[in-house]
Amino acid sequence: MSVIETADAEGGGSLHQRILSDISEKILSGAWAPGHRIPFEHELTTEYNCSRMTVNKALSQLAKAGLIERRRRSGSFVRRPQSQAAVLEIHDIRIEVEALGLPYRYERVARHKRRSSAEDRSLLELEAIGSVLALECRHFAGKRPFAHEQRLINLAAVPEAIDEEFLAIAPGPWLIGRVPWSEAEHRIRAVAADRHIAAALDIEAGAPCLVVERRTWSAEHPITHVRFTYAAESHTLVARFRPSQG
Amino acid sequence: MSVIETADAEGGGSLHQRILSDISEKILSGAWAPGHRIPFEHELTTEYNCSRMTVNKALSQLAKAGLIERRRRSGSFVRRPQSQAAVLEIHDIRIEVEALGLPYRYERVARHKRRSSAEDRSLLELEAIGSVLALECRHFAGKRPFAHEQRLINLAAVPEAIDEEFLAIAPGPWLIGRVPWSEAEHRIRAVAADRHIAAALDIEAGAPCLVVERRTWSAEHPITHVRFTYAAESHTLVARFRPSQG
DNA sequence: TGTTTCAATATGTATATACATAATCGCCAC
DNA sequence: GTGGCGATTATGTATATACATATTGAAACA
Repeated sequence: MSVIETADAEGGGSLHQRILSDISEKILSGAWAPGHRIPFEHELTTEYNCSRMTVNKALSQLAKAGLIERRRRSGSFVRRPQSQAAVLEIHDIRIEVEALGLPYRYERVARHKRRSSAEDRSLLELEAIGSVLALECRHFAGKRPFAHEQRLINLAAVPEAIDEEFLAIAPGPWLIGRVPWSEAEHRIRAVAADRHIAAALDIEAGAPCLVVERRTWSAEHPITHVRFTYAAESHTLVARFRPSQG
Repeated sequence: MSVIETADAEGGGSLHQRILSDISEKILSGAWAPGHRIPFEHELTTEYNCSRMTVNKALSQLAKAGLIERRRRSGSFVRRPQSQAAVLEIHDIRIEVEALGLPYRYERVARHKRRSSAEDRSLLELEAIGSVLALECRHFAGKRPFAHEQRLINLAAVPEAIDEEFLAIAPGPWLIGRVPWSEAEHRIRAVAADRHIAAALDIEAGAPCLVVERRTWSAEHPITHVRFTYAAESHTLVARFRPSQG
């Protein structure tokens, strides 16, 4: 196979990108099954008429993406797919509502500063007692409540939050960009609406709801814990998986 | 700052790895805020006493990971975190059950081969009418039903599935490794258990359940559609986000 | 026959160099 | 001023080269 014949692959113009997408195409289409030894670097060097560094750049990226495994002296081999990992995109609620073509409205229900309770510290995974800001908000899609938000902000980590009333801006967009965050953990589960949630979302008590909880850290410091509750009909999380992608 | 002083970073031995983790540490700790211009390649070159290629390798990876943005003639800048993307790990159910320390048991409830109905084709996103294998299974954790599985397998893509009874092995593990898959889409939502699901999971009708649906393609061909239903108490999905990681 | 040693091999990392490309700055003419 | 133009600059890509490192296979040896 010559360079010209593979020039229709969608790699981003540069040669190592094309080598990368050529090979990943072969793997993902099944032409090269798991365990198959892909050509040596020096073979690809002659196939693509380029230097070994260029081939190496492509193969190193494939290895980092987990599509192939490289063994010294033996060559590079197609790995079998193992973990069903998917990229879950969790957007700002305003974006999600507007994607539905509905007008978005935000409402702050409550805002309290308090010394962290035992439950607060457990939710934030906070060691020491300190001040937290507790917020309760609602997000509307058209006239209907779309999501209910319960949030704790660690004031030791984000002291400037105390000056914000969160009447006009939701805490999510306020925090993003203002606080660098290095780690987040999401928990997703189904619950039955309790009376408080049912009233806030205008649904029956006991109705199924999707709960997304997110904990965020920045350099080991807990920043915020937020619980979004969606009525069952109103929301579906979508996660896509596409291996490699260079 | 000299090379020696930064040698305590945890980068994987090689120099470009250390440069990469040094810089990402600065960004994630907040020392370099979003918008900050990180040193030019030639500056890092003298700081680490290495060639520009080595620095470039590190910076290119940071750019691909989305931590920095590179602009010709201007330099490289710390990007502000934007999409709250998270890596959602969806494991085999056996693994999840065993992680709970409970004995795992699998049960095939039903298996039918049929010509695809309109609903089947919609679920599989199948164009043409063809044969599908419809499976219904239960996964147990100890004595309690843990998850209910409804699966369609596109027999045009996986003809050998017709020879498998799926009495001893669950369709998930059977498919993995046998069929190369290039793309998957997950949908996660909360529903109320209907009578059928309630009976299968031994819960009350109307109780909240977490539903995870997965559609899988291999090189444009639909492979399978599966719907897992979990009783609300029994399951929480966990997704972690950690930017970069080299 | 079993073990040690050594050379061959493929990948891993780094260098110096070269040229392409895009964006910006400043100069100059108008 | 201001509009265009070329020089400058930082990144983007590729090359040839070099040496390190892990692993395998075969030769040499006990």
